[in-house]
Amino acid sequence: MNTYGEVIRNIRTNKGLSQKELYLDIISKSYAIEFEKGNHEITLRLLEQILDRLMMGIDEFFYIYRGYKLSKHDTFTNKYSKAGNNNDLEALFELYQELHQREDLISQVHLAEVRSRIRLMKHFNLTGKFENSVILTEDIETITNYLNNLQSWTLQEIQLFTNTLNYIDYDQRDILFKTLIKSMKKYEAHERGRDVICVMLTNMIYELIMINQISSAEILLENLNNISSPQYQMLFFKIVYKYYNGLIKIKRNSKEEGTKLAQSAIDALYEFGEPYQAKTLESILSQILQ
DNA sequence: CCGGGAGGCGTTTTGCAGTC
DNA sequence: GACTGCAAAACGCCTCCCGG
Repeated sequence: MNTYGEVIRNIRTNKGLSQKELYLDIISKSYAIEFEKGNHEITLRLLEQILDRLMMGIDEFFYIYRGYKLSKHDTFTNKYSKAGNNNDLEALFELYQELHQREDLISQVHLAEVRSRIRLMKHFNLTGKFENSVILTEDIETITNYLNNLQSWTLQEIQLFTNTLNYIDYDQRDILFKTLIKSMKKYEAHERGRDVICVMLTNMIYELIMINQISSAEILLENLNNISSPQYQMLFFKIVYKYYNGLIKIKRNSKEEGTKLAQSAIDALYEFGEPYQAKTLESILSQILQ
Protein backbone atom coordinates (compact mmCIF):
# COMPACT_ATOMS: atom_id res chain seq x y z
CA MET A 1 0.00 0.00 0.00
CA ASN A 2 1.33 3.43 -0.92
CA THR A 3 1.67 6.11 1.71
CA TYR A 4 -0.42 9.28 1.60
CA GLY A 5 2.67 11.22 0.57
CA GLU A 6 3.37 8.99 -2.41
CA VAL A 7 -0.20 9.36 -3.61
CA ILE A 8 -0.06 13.14 -3.18
CA ARG A 9 3.21 13.26 -5.13
CA ASN A 10 1.53 11.38 -7.93
CA ILE A 11 -1.41 13.76 -8.02
CA ARG A 12 0.89 16.77 -7.76
CA THR A 13 3.17 15.75 -10.62
CA ASN A 14 0.21 14.87 -12.80
CA LYS A 15 -0.95 18.44 -12.33
CA GLY A 16 2.52 19.77 -13.15
CA LEU A 17 2.82 21.49 -9.77
CA SER A 18 6.16 21.94 -8.00
CA GLN A 19 6.55 21.08 -4.33
CA LYS A 20 6.85 24.78 -3.58
CA GLU A 21 3.60 25.57 -5.34
CA LEU A 22 1.81 22.91 -3.39
CA TYR A 23 3.35 23.11 0.06
CA LEU A 24 4.29 26.78 0.51
CA ASP A 25 3.09 28.06 3.91
CA ILE A 26 1.66 24.66 4.78
CA ILE A 27 4.69 22.49 5.59
CA SER A 28 8.40 23.07 5.17
CA LYS A 29 10.21 22.02 2.05
CA SER A 30 12.19 19.19 3.55
CA TYR A 31 9.27 17.94 5.53
CA ALA A 32 7.31 17.86 2.29
CA ILE A 33 10.05 15.76 0.76
CA GLU A 34 10.01 13.31 3.64
CA PHE A 35 6.23 13.21 3.44
CA GLU A 36 6.21 12.44 -0.28
CA LYS A 37 8.82 9.74 0.20
CA GLY A 38 6.62 8.16 2.82
CA ASN A 39 9.05 8.66 5.70
CA HIS A 40 6.69 10.89 7.65
CA GLU A 41 2.97 11.13 7.97
CA ILE A 42 1.31 14.50 8.47
CA THR A 43 -1.69 15.57 10.48
CA LEU A 44 -5.15 15.57 8.95
CA ARG A 45 -5.31 19.34 9.37
CA LEU A 46 -2.29 19.80 7.09
CA LEU A 47 -3.47 17.15 4.66
CA GLU A 48 -6.75 18.97 4.29
CA GLN A 49 -4.93 22.22 3.43
CA ILE A 50 -2.80 20.40 0.86
CA LEU A 51 -5.83 18.73 -0.68
CA ASP A 52 -7.53 22.09 -0.88
CA ARG A 53 -4.68 23.27 -3.13
CA LEU A 54 -5.16 20.18 -5.25
CA MET A 55 -8.85 21.09 -5.57
CA MET A 56 -9.81 17.89 -3.87
CA GLY A 57 -11.94 16.95 -0.89
CA ILE A 58 -10.77 14.51 1.74
CA ASP A 59 -13.29 11.84 0.74
CA GLU A 60 -12.14 12.02 -2.88
CA PHE A 61 -8.54 11.74 -1.75
CA PHE A 62 -9.21 8.56 0.22
CA TYR A 63 -11.08 7.21 -2.77
CA ILE A 64 -8.01 7.78 -4.96
CA TYR A 65 -5.69 6.56 -2.20
CA ARG A 66 -7.47 3.20 -2.22
CA GLY A 67 -6.93 2.92 -5.97
CA TYR A 68 -10.29 4.42 -6.96
CA LYS A 69 -12.13 2.11 -4.61
CA LEU A 70 -14.36 2.81 -1.65
CA SER A 71 -13.18 2.13 1.88
CA LYS A 72 -13.57 -1.19 3.64
CA HIS A 73 -16.70 -0.10 5.36
CA ASP A 74 -18.19 1.46 2.28
CA THR A 75 -17.53 -1.84 0.64
CA PHE A 76 -19.70 -3.52 3.24
CA THR A 77 -22.42 -0.89 2.95
CA ASN A 78 -22.19 -0.97 -0.82
CA LYS A 79 -22.16 -4.73 -1.12
CA TYR A 80 -24.99 -4.97 1.35
CA SER A 81 -27.26 -2.43 -0.27
CA LYS A 82 -26.39 -3.56 -3.78
CA ALA A 83 -27.10 -7.20 -2.97
CA GLY A 84 -30.22 -6.24 -1.05
CA ASN A 85 -31.66 -3.98 -3.72
CA ASN A 86 -31.02 -6.50 -6.47
CA ASN A 87 -32.35 -9.44 -4.51
CA ASP A 88 -28.94 -11.10 -4.90
CA LEU A 89 -28.88 -13.82 -2.26
CA GLU A 90 -25.59 -15.24 -3.43
CA ALA A 91 -23.79 -11.94 -2.88
CA LEU A 92 -25.39 -11.60 0.53
CA PHE A 93 -24.26 -15.08 1.47
CA GLU A 94 -20.71 -14.25 0.41
CA LEU A 95 -20.84 -11.22 2.67
CA TYR A 96 -22.15 -13.41 5.45
CA GLN A 97 -19.22 -15.84 5.10
CA GLU A 98 -16.79 -12.92 5.13
CA LEU A 99 -18.22 -11.53 8.37
CA HIS A 100 -18.40 -14.95 9.95
CA GLN A 101 -14.62 -15.12 10.04
CA ARG A 102 -14.26 -11.95 12.09
CA GLU A 103 -14.74 -11.66 15.80
CA ASP A 104 -14.97 -7.95 16.55
CA LEU A 105 -18.20 -6.43 17.82
CA ILE A 106 -19.06 -4.47 14.67
CA SER A 107 -18.68 -7.57 12.50
CA GLN A 108 -21.01 -9.45 14.84
CA VAL A 109 -23.60 -6.71 14.48
CA HIS A 110 -23.24 -6.70 10.69
CA LEU A 111 -23.47 -10.47 10.70
CA ALA A 112 -26.82 -10.30 12.48
CA GLU A 113 -27.91 -7.65 9.98
CA VAL A 114 -26.95 -9.73 6.94
CA ARG A 115 -28.33 -13.00 8.30
CA SER A 116 -31.67 -11.33 8.99
CA ARG A 117 -31.76 -9.96 5.47
CA ILE A 118 -30.95 -13.36 3.98
CA ARG A 119 -33.69 -15.07 5.97
CA LEU A 120 -36.18 -12.38 5.02
CA MET A 121 -35.34 -12.59 1.32
CA LYS A 122 -35.35 -16.38 1.19
CA HIS A 123 -38.82 -16.30 2.66
CA PHE A 124 -39.92 -13.57 0.27
CA ASN A 125 -38.70 -15.56 -2.73
CA LEU A 126 -40.72 -18.55 -1.58
CA THR A 127 -43.94 -16.84 -0.54
CA GLY A 128 -43.84 -13.34 -2.01
CA LYS A 129 -44.28 -11.89 1.46
CA PHE A 130 -42.02 -10.18 3.98
CA GLU A 131 -42.46 -11.99 7.27
CA ASN A 132 -40.52 -10.72 10.30
CA SER A 133 -41.10 -13.95 12.18
CA VAL A 134 -38.36 -15.63 10.14
CA ILE A 135 -35.71 -13.44 11.81
CA LEU A 136 -33.74 -14.96 14.69
CA THR A 137 -34.38 -13.32 18.09
CA GLU A 138 -30.67 -13.50 18.92
CA ASP A 139 -29.93 -11.37 15.85
CA ILE A 140 -32.48 -8.77 16.88
CA GLU A 141 -30.94 -8.74 20.34
CA THR A 142 -27.41 -8.28 19.00
CA ILE A 143 -28.55 -5.28 16.97
CA THR A 144 -30.77 -3.62 19.57
CA ASN A 145 -28.19 -4.11 22.33
CA TYR A 146 -25.65 -2.33 20.18
CA LEU A 147 -27.97 0.53 19.23
CA ASN A 148 -29.25 0.95 22.79
CA ASN A 149 -25.78 1.79 24.03
CA LEU A 150 -25.30 4.71 21.65
CA GLN A 151 -25.08 8.22 23.06
CA SER A 152 -24.93 9.78 19.62
CA TRP A 153 -25.38 8.13 16.27
CA THR A 154 -23.10 8.03 13.26
CA LEU A 155 -24.49 7.76 9.73
CA GLN A 156 -23.49 4.09 9.55
CA GLU A 157 -25.41 3.45 12.73
CA ILE A 158 -28.45 5.21 11.31
CA GLN A 159 -28.08 2.93 8.27
CA LEU A 160 -27.95 -0.10 10.52
CA PHE A 161 -31.15 1.04 12.23
CA THR A 162 -32.74 1.64 8.83
CA ASN A 163 -31.87 -1.82 7.58
CA THR A 164 -33.20 -3.57 10.65
CA LEU A 165 -35.97 -1.43 12.12
CA ASN A 166 -38.76 -3.49 10.68
CA TYR A 167 -37.88 -6.46 12.89
CA ILE A 168 -37.48 -4.41 16.05
CA ASP A 169 -40.68 -4.22 18.06
CA TYR A 170 -42.58 -0.97 18.14
CA ASP A 171 -41.72 0.17 21.70
CA GLN A 172 -38.04 -0.60 21.30
CA ARG A 173 -37.98 1.16 17.94
CA ASP A 174 -39.64 4.20 19.46
CA ILE A 175 -37.00 4.42 22.20
CA LEU A 176 -34.19 4.12 19.67
CA PHE A 177 -35.77 6.68 17.36
CA LYS A 178 -35.98 9.22 20.19
CA THR A 179 -32.21 9.04 20.74
CA LEU A 180 -31.54 8.95 17.01
CA ILE A 181 -33.55 12.10 16.32
CA LYS A 182 -31.02 14.26 18.21
CA SER A 183 -28.19 13.04 15.98
CA MET A 184 -30.42 13.30 12.92
CA LYS A 185 -30.76 17.08 13.25
CA LYS A 186 -26.97 17.46 13.20
CA TYR A 187 -26.73 15.80 9.81
CA GLU A 188 -29.39 17.85 8.02
CA ALA A 189 -26.73 20.06 6.46
CA HIS A 190 -24.63 17.07 5.37
CA GLU A 191 -25.26 15.83 1.84
CA ARG A 192 -24.73 12.11 2.42
CA GLY A 193 -26.29 12.53 5.85
CA ARG A 194 -29.51 13.80 4.29
CA ASP A 195 -29.51 10.80 2.00
CA VAL A 196 -29.08 8.37 4.89
CA ILE A 197 -31.80 10.15 6.87
CA CYS A 198 -34.21 10.07 3.92
CA VAL A 199 -33.79 6.32 3.55
CA MET A 200 -34.34 5.92 7.29
CA LEU A 201 -37.48 8.06 7.23
CA THR A 202 -38.75 6.12 4.22
CA ASN A 203 -38.51 2.85 6.13
CA MET A 204 -39.97 4.34 9.31
CA ILE A 205 -42.96 5.70 7.40
CA TYR A 206 -43.56 2.34 5.76
CA GLU A 207 -43.58 0.62 9.15
CA LEU A 208 -45.92 3.22 10.65
CA ILE A 209 -48.37 2.90 7.76
CA MET A 210 -48.37 -0.88 8.10
CA ILE A 211 -49.29 -0.70 11.78
CA ASN A 212 -51.86 2.02 11.08
CA GLN A 213 -50.05 4.80 12.95
CA ILE A 214 -51.18 7.17 10.22
CA SER A 215 -50.73 10.52 11.98
CA SER A 216 -47.19 9.62 13.06
CA ALA A 217 -46.52 8.56 9.49
CA GLU A 218 -47.78 11.90 8.21
CA ILE A 219 -45.46 13.82 10.53
CA LEU A 220 -42.43 11.86 9.33
CA LEU A 221 -43.59 12.18 5.74
CA GLU A 222 -43.54 15.96 6.06
CA ASN A 223 -40.01 15.66 7.49
CA LEU A 224 -39.07 13.58 4.48
CA ASN A 225 -40.48 16.16 2.12
CA ASN A 226 -38.66 19.02 3.83
CA ILE A 227 -35.31 17.34 4.11
CA SER A 228 -35.28 16.01 0.56
CA SER A 229 -36.36 19.35 -0.85
CA PRO A 230 -34.44 21.09 -3.53
CA GLN A 231 -31.82 18.72 -4.92
CA TYR A 232 -32.62 16.73 -7.99
CA GLN A 233 -30.60 13.74 -6.72
CA MET A 234 -33.31 13.50 -4.11
CA LEU A 235 -35.84 12.75 -6.83
CA PHE A 236 -36.16 9.18 -5.63
CA PHE A 237 -37.45 10.43 -2.28
CA LYS A 238 -39.89 12.73 -4.03
CA ILE A 239 -41.29 9.65 -5.73
CA VAL A 240 -41.43 7.83 -2.41
CA TYR A 241 -43.16 10.87 -0.89
CA LYS A 242 -45.82 10.65 -3.56
CA TYR A 243 -46.15 6.90 -3.10
CA TYR A 244 -46.66 7.12 0.64
CA ASN A 245 -49.16 9.93 0.25
CA GLY A 246 -51.03 7.49 -1.97
CA LEU A 247 -50.91 4.77 0.70
CA ILE A 248 -52.11 7.20 3.36
CA LYS A 249 -55.00 8.28 1.13
CA ILE A 250 -55.98 4.61 0.75
CA LYS A 251 -55.83 4.16 4.51
CA ARG A 252 -58.00 7.27 4.87
CA ASN A 253 -60.57 5.72 2.53
CA SER A 254 -59.77 7.56 -0.69
CA LYS A 255 -58.98 4.24 -2.28
CA GLU A 256 -59.17 5.21 -5.92
CA GLU A 257 -57.24 8.47 -5.67
CA GLY A 258 -54.63 6.86 -3.44
CA THR A 259 -54.09 3.87 -5.69
CA LYS A 260 -53.67 6.19 -8.67
CA LEU A 261 -51.05 8.24 -6.81
CA ALA A 262 -49.12 5.18 -5.59
CA GLN A 263 -49.26 3.53 -8.98
CA SER A 264 -47.91 6.60 -10.76
CA ALA A 265 -44.98 6.59 -8.33
CA ILE A 266 -44.34 2.91 -9.12
CA ASP A 267 -44.48 3.66 -12.85
CA ALA A 268 -41.92 6.41 -12.37
CA LEU A 269 -39.55 3.96 -10.68
CA TYR A 270 -39.85 1.53 -13.58
CA GLU A 271 -39.17 4.39 -15.94
CA PHE A 272 -36.02 5.37 -14.03
CA GLY A 273 -34.74 1.79 -14.25
CA GLU A 274 -35.39 0.70 -10.67
CA PRO A 275 -37.43 -2.47 -11.28
CA TYR A 276 -36.64 -4.13 -7.95
CA GLN A 277 -37.61 -1.06 -5.94
CA ALA A 278 -40.72 -0.73 -8.08
CA LYS A 279 -41.66 -4.37 -7.52
CA THR A 280 -41.22 -4.02 -3.77
CA LEU A 281 -43.53 -1.00 -3.70
CA GLU A 282 -45.99 -2.84 -5.94
CA SER A 283 -46.07 -5.79 -3.56
CA ILE A 284 -46.67 -3.48 -0.58
CA LEU A 285 -49.48 -1.70 -2.46
CA SER A 286 -51.25 -4.94 -3.27
CA GLN A 287 -50.89 -6.05 0.37
CA ILE A 288 -52.55 -2.83 1.49
CA LEU A 289 -55.32 -3.10 -1.08
CA GLN A 290 -56.26 -6.60 0.12
C1' DC B 1 15.35 27.28 -8.31
C1' DC B 2 14.71 22.48 -7.12
C1' DG B 3 14.92 18.08 -4.45
C1' DG B 4 17.22 16.05 -0.75
C1' DG B 5 19.86 15.05 3.93
C1' DA B 6 21.25 16.02 8.87
C1' DG B 7 19.93 17.18 12.92
C1' DG B 8 17.33 19.83 16.55
C1' DC B 9 13.23 20.60 19.44
C1' DG B 10 8.87 20.20 21.68
C1' DT B 11 4.94 17.08 22.17
C1' DT B 12 2.64 12.69 22.31
C1' DT B 13 2.54 7.81 22.79
C1' DT B 14 4.09 3.57 24.63
C1' DG B 15 5.97 0.19 27.80
C1' DC B 16 6.47 -1.11 32.26
C1' DA B 17 7.07 -1.22 37.16
C1' DG B 18 4.88 0.04 41.28
C1' DT B 19 0.69 1.32 44.13
C1' DC B 20 -4.09 1.33 45.45
C1' DG C 1 -8.30 -4.55 37.48
C1' DA C 2 -7.55 0.51 37.50
C1' DC C 3 -4.59 4.22 38.22
C1' DT C 4 0.12 6.60 38.50
C1' DG C 5 4.83 7.87 37.38
C1' DC C 6 8.43 7.97 34.41
C1' DA C 7 11.81 7.03 30.84
C1' DA C 8 12.32 5.68 26.06
C1' DA C 9 10.63 5.91 21.55
C1' DA C 10 8.06 7.93 18.02
C1' DC C 11 6.05 11.81 15.87
C1' DG C 12 5.38 16.42 13.72
C1' DC C 13 7.57 20.03 12.40
C1' DC C 14 11.39 23.15 11.85
C1' DT C 15 16.13 25.36 10.20
C1' DC C 16 20.34 24.96 7.95
C1' DC C 17 23.18 23.18 4.48
C1' DC C 18 24.36 20.76 -0.01
C1' DG C 19 24.58 19.46 -4.91
C1' DG C 20 22.54 19.54 -9.56
